[in-house]
Amino acid sequence: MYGMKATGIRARVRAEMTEEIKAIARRHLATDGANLSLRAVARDLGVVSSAIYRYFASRDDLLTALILDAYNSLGQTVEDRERAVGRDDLTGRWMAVCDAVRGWALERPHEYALIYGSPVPGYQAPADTVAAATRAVTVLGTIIQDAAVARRLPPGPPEPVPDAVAEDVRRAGAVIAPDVPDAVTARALSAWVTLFGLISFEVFGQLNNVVEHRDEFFEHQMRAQARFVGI
Amino acid sequence: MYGMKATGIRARVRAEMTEEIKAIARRHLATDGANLSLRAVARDLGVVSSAIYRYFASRDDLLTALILDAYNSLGQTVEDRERAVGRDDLTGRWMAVCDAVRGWALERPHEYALIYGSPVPGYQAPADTVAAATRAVTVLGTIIQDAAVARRLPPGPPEPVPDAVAEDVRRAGAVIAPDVPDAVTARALSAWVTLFGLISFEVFGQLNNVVEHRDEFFEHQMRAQARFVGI
DNA sequence: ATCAAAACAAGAGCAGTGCTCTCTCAAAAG
DNA sequence: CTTTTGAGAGAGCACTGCTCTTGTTTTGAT
Repeated sequence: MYGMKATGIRARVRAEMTEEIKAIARRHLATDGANLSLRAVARDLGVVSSAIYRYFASRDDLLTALILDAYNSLGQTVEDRERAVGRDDLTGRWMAVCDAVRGWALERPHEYALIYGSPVPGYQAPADTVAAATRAVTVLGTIIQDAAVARRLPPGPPEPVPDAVAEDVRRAGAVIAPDVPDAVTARALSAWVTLFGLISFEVFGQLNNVVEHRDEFFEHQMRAQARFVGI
Repeated sequence: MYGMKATGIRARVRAEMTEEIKAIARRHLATDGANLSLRAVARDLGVVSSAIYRYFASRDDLLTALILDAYNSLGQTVEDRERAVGRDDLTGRWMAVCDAVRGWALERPHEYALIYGSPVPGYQAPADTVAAATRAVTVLGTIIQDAAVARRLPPGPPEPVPDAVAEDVRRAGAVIAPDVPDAVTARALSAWVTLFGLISFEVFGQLNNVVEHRDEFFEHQMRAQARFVGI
């Protein structure tokens, strides 16, 4: 049928409008912080405030969309940066992941705060966000899985992991890292926590007047984590 | 002089009023989250909103006072709980610190978010907060210092620490842990970051649907950190 | 081509917010 | 006893998220 479009023109301008609102909201987020004003966004867009509600049911809905985008942006960045490293360079791959996360966070501290800072009061993460949130940590999972199948994890009897912990750890690694010993998976999760703990400390100002050489400190600590995990 | 008081009665009721405002604000924080309403606090106090400004110059000032109190409350709790453990039980002391921080955070997640979550937009930490914020980590410093003077840190040549990192690490440990090798201090800082990273993940919901056995997971990871540091 | 339905934006309005200013009154200080 | 000081009340300003109504435009089927 002539003129038949997979997505009507109306749907397309709607998508563009939605994207523009999010872009302006992100800019406001970068300058004004977390207390995002819908009315200010509407003003910047040259539209009356109530018009925004055609695209987002509430301010929290807008924030949720930004959160989803942020998770995907971070995940994409991490995936890309890690893919650029030779598959055999396990430590290099881990360091690339660390660097990617930190770089992403330092470039957009407010978006980082949106996803890894205090959650907004009444906010409950919808199902789609958990998939997006998983992308980054999945990359770490493939690294330790690759290390396991290549038999490059340190030998020796693994330290014991309590049953309750082993259960959680196995579920976490079941799909992406099934050949990794529980103790190593547990350590990898610990390294993951340390990565985000350190970045949060840096972004949220907890390192002020304590650590001056941020780059070197971060690299040293994350390299130590690589050794701790065994990659 | 008869009736002379060290602090006038007027100053005392003012202090009581200030404390009551903070108490109500804390209650509101616990229920409504971070967007604290001055007017709501005033209503609960049975007073008109402008009256609050006799005690706090702005909403941010109130929040700053709550932040200071939170740091001191956490510091006090950690100090008390760690003091209750035998001096020779280094691992026990570390675990007591971890448990104290986590327990404190889980009991008042919003106050935790106030000091370790995303900072409020225009907020700059005043000098008094840094002193209060130091109390908790100082306890960890004394633990590794005690380990060092008792020669209970693992022997062997310490791993090399880059100069830039060593500079930061030495400054951090200069006063409280001067006898600890740089590599160990660096690892202790890493453990500290991991402690707060894990608690933040738990309080902020990042562990949902991932870790079910929270207590066991936390204990296992923190015990691993103790071994990592060497205590 | 016509026409009803749907989508859209505008505007007014409501309840709430942080904060300022003025006014009044009671209590402390001299 | 007078004067100064501090505290609370109240009105008001500019702002917020959100709702509802009112015209206007676009769409899709007749």
